[in-house]
Amino acid sequence: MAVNRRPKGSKHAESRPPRPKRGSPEQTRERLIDGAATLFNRLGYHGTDSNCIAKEAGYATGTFYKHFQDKREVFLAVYERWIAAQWQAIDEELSKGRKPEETARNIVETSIKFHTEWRGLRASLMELIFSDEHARSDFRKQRRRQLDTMSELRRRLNLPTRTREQDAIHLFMTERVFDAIGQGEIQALGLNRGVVVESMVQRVLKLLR
Amino acid sequence: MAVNRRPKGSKHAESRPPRPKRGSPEQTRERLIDGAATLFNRLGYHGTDSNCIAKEAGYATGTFYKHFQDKREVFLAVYERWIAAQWQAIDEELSKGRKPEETARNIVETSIKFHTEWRGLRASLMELIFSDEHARSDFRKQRRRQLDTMSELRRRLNLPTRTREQDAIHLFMTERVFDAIGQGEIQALGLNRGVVVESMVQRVLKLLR
Amino acid sequence: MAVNRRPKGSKHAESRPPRPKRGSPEQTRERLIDGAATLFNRLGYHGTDSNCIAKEAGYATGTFYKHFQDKREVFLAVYERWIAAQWQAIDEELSKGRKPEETARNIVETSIKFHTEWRGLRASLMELIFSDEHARSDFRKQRRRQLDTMSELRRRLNLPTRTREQDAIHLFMTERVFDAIGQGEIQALGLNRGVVVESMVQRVLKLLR
Amino acid sequence: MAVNRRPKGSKHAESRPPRPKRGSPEQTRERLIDGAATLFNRLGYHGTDSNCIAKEAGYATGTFYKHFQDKREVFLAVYERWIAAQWQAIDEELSKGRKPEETARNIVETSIKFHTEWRGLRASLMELIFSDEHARSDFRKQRRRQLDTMSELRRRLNLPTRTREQDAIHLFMTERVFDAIGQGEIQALGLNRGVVVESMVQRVLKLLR
DNA sequence: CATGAATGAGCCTTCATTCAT
DNA sequence: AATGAATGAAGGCTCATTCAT
Repeated sequence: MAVNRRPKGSKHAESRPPRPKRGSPEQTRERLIDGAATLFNRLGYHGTDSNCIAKEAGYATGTFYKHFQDKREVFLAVYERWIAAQWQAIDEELSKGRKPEETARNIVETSIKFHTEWRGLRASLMELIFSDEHARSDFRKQRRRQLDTMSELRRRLNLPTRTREQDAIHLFMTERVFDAIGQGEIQALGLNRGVVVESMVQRVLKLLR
Repeated sequence: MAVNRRPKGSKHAESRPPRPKRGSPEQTRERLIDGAATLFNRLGYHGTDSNCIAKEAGYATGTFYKHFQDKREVFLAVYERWIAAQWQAIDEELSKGRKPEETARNIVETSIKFHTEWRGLRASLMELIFSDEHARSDFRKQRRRQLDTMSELRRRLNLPTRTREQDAIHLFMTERVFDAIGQGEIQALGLNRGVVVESMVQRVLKLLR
Repeated sequence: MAVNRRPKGSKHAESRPPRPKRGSPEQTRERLIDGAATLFNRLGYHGTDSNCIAKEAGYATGTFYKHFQDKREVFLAVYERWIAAQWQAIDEELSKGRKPEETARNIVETSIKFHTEWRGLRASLMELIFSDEHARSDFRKQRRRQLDTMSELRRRLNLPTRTREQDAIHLFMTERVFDAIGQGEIQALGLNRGVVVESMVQRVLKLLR
Repeated sequence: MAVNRRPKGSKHAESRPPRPKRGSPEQTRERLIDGAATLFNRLGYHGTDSNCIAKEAGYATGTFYKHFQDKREVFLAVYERWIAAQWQAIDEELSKGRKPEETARNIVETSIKFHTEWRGLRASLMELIFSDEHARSDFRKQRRRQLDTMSELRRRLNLPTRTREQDAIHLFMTERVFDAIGQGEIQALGLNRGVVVESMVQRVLKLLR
């Protein structure tokens, strides 16, 4: 958005990112995803210029298109990373063997942290799913996996069975409230964040016993 | 400099919309909002071309900008209309004096209908709120009004009190599930829509007694 | 430029201009020229919206085009008015029979006033002459008349003869310096306005004896 | 969303400009300034379409905006170039060590050539200065430099001192007359160009001894 | 004569993507 | 593998002008 008008002929490198240059393709890809995540979360999907993603990651424009077919594709990659990170965090929490109450609280706080740091990604998700068929099918797949993970976790932790519908509803509900917190809606409405969080904790707790 | 202007009044009507010509500004505005709603819901906010909104409504490009400062402004107008329509529908339902169970079911079905027909609007909302300050403050205002309406309705109908936080959570939750249905997510995940709907009915029912 | 977003349906008139409505065509025309002059001088030719000219004069858009074929035409009318006003002022000054020195000073001060109040007109003139053939031929005509007036005045006042070339050069020169003052260039360059003015007075004085 | 992109590299050259393709940014910038100069001088600032500037220079639309923030910015660049070229020409003339009379004549003729070839730039200048703050401050700066240059030149050539005000007046005057010649005003008024030129030569001559 | 809603060509600008180096 | 200059379709918006009332 802000136009860069630096004198172009300066021979000296721009410093900022430590000059990757010819790393392994995987590394480059990761760095590009990092950059994309940063920008999507700051500016949203439509607010992010694909040229800037490369620059943010310390690469040139063209490099981006060597690693991703298009902008949508990085978005998907970023999304996958978010999903993975989030479930890993929850998984870890569950593995700690804390008391259910504490576990629930930690899960909620962790989720809120995720939904706050990834606000831009979250905000852009729904429109992308709506308007892009590829994104849509991709996200559906992730969602299905999410539901699978939930019932699997439950089996592993010996928790009482619930229907896939119940899980889905739980997912949608908590997700939406976490988004509201992450996007600052709760505060903007003058609501008591603690109360809302507590309510979420209770809800998660129900799943844990 | 000299602009060439072909004679516009080709005698044969251009068909499609009945060519308004010199309607009241209010009417034109409404028609533009109609057109915008149609397009936003079909294509999403970013997929909709402001020129096309005018065309969809049966007007020329410039007319659009006589009534709205920019694309965002119509979006807001469309959103306001959606909010109003939805609450009117719910209000009507509540006024019919049906049995709570039936009322709850009707409210849920109505909401789903709204969330289905206005899918594109719903899908674009979050990114707009995220990336546009004006949109954000506008939506916050609407949300506050929504909460006010809820407690007011409760008072009118002599229902037990609930905290603003509880109301907000209820709103977020139901909204998200209705979106999931409206966006086709439930079906795409192979879930049983009836079960989900029933669950929502129960939740609304809790508010009604 | 600034968009007017007042509620359009207000039945009550906008007040500002005392509601002309159905005056004589001449009056309307004059008022439109007034409005145009105001706007051109504030915003320049290209910065002035033809719709706003009508509004400024207290009329509706269409009225403007009933009195002028296009925007250029009002500009020409405004220009004619400026020329007439200026020469009338100078003529008056010359008729007062003051001492040459005083007359010269007054002429210079008057001219500066004109070039200051009509800054926008002056600023737009050259581009219009350059890019519009009609404007060009119109202005040439005025210029010729100006030169005629000069030699005529001289004859009337019994002043020594000068060639048409000398007159033209005088005209161009003084005009440019008055523009520089009117446009604020002299001040912006940190020059002493009094010194510049004095120099102009001397130059005019040479013509007067 | 999916943008259709036809294969661009038709093997047969598009003729007109020699298709730069991957030149140095400086070269591209220069070419764009060239193109802009051509168009501004042919059509004036407002008559020139920024897309056409790129095309004129042999580039695509977007290239223009990689090098200039907007149309105004190229105009400023073109103006800078004009100033530089003109003073260089004058400087050269002064360095030749010809007789003052000859030098004066050459300077005048050179100036006229410049004011003729850059008619459109000259014609657009004043309105831009009037209506655009950036342009204004930019032009003021150039003007100040011009005055500095004048006194510096004088010092170098051991010519008698003159006040900054005198220099400014000289500048405005000659400039205006050269514009009149360049814009064809002198001829259109049926004046004798030679006489006018001679008068200018005398004026310049005064500065040179 | 006056109104003001409507028109629509066209300008300015952006940005996802390509490709020669 | 990386570069970054170049591309050009497309979209947002303006404004001079028309015309039905």
